[in-house]
Amino acid sequence: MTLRLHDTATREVRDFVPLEEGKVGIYVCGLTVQSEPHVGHVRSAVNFDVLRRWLSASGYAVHFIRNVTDIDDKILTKAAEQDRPWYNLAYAMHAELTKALASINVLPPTYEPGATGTIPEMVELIEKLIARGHAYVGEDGSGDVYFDVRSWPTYGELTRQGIDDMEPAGDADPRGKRDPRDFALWKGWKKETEPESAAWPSPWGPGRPGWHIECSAMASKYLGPAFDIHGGGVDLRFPHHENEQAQSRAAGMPFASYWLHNAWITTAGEKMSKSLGNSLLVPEVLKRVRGIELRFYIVSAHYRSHVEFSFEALDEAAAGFRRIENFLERVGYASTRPTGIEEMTAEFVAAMDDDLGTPAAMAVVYDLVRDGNRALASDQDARMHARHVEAMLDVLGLHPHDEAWAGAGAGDEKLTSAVDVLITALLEDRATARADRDWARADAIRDRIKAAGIEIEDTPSGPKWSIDNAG
RNA sequence: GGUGGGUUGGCCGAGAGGCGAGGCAACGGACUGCAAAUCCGUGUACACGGGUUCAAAUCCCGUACCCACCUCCA
Repeated sequence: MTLRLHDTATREVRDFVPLEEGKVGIYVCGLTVQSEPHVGHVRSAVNFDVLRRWLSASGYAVHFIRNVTDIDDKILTKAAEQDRPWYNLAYAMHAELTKALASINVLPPTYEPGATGTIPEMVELIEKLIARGHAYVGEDGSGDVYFDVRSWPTYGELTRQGIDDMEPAGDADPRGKRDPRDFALWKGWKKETEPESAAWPSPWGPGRPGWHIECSAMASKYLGPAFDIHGGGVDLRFPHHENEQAQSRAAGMPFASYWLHNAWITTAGEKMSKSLGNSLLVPEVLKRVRGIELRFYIVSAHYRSHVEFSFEALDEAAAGFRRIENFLERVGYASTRPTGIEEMTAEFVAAMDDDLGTPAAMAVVYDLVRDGNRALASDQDARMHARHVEAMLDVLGLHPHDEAWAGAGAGDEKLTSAVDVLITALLEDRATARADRDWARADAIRDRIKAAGIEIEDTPSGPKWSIDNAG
C-alpha cells in the first residue's frame, strides 16, 4: 500500500512518488504575522503537521519548510494604527504564533524562514524574470515591478482559469500595470506613507517584496528548484499559489510536484463578529478545552472538509477523546512509548495512506478501544490494544504523555501532588463511611469532591480521582 | 460572469454502485450500596424531481439552497 494524496493541480487522489527515493521536501505557506492566531489559522498547521508525521513514520526523511510573512501591507497598516514599529508587531505576533502552535503540539519545522530574511534571493529571481521577458518595471516611475501574466501561456493552469474569465481587480491600484491582472513582484517605497525601515535596496530603487515572490524564493532556496509537496489553505490557491507557480516556472524552475490544500474552518454560520472572533483565539479556546482536545477536534475531520466550528462540537470531541484516554489509563501505558507503523493496525495504515483519512483512522482507534475495554471486562489482556492505540495517537500528535502537553493547564506537578494528598485523605474518610455502610456520608464526601471539579471513579484497585474536564 | 466545493440520523462527522464508519447525546439492560467508568442492546440517515441499473446516499439529467476563490486572507 502506498500513500496517495489529493493533488489540487490534477484534482485527483494519486500515488505519491517522491522526486528522490526516501526523501520528501515540503513547503507550507505559513501565516502573515499581523494578529493573534485563531483556531482557523492553526488548523492548517495541524493538518500539515499530521502529513509530516505520517511521512516520517512511513520512512521518509522529511525536510519541512514553513514560512512566515513578516512584511506586507496589512502589517504596515496595523502597526501604524497601533502606533508601534511594524517589525515589533510582526515579531510579537510571530511569538504568539509559535506559542499557539506549541500548545497544540505542532512540531517545529525544519526551518521557518521569513520574507525579510530572503530579500536578496527575491531580487535575484525578479531580475531573472525581467531578463526572460516575464516581468517589467512599471512605467510610472513608482519603482514597482510586475509579473506579465500574458507572457506566460499557461497562466491559470493550477486553478483552471482563463485570464479573460478572471474578474479584473476592482480595487487594485493600477499604477503602471500593463494588464490589471499583472501582479506585483516588487513594490516601490512610498516615501510619504511608509517607514524607511520597510524599504530595502534593489536595482529598481528602494522598496519591498510583493506577496507571492517570497514563497518562490524561499521554497527554491531551502528545497531546490523542484520539490515534492506545496501546501496551504484553500484560499491561497488563487492568486497566491497560481502566481507562485507561474513566476517560478517562468524563471525556469519545475517547482512543486503536488499541491495540497486544507479546507476552511468557519464559525456557526456567521461572519466572525468581533466577540466571537476574540473567543476563537487559541488561548481563549484553551480556557475551555485542553490543547490535546483542540487538536483532536481538528484531526477528527478530514483536512479537505469544511468544518463548521462550534463550542458544542468541540465539547463533544473532547468528551470522545476522554474515552480513549480513560482506556489507556485503565490498561496502563506502556513503559516506553510504542511508535512506528509496525505497531499500528493495517486498517489504520490504509486509512492514513488514503489521502490522510484521519476520520477513518479515528474510527479504527475507537474500535480498538472498545475491543480493549471488552477484553478488560472479561479479565483478558488488553495491553496489545493499548500499544496500537498509543502508536496511532502518537503519529497523529495526540499521545497524552507527549512532552508537548506537559505544563499545559492542569499539568502542574506540585499542584497535582498537593491535591492528591487532600483528595486521598477525603477518600479515606469515604472508605470508612462505606465500610460502615453509611451511604449518606460517603455520597456527601463524593459530592463535595465533585463540586470542586474532581471526578471519582471506583475501580477494583480502589478509587481514582481525575480533573473533570467536562465541567 | 469564471473556477472549485457542499446539502448524510437529535447533533458532529466518514463513505462514493450491493452487507448501517465512528463519535457525542438519548433510551433500555448488565455491573455498582447508589453513582461514575465500562460492556451489551435500541435508528428503516443520505436536499428535491426525474432517469440508468437486478441493485443508487454513491452514476446521469434537471431544480433548490449554501459556501469558498477571482490580486488582503490558513
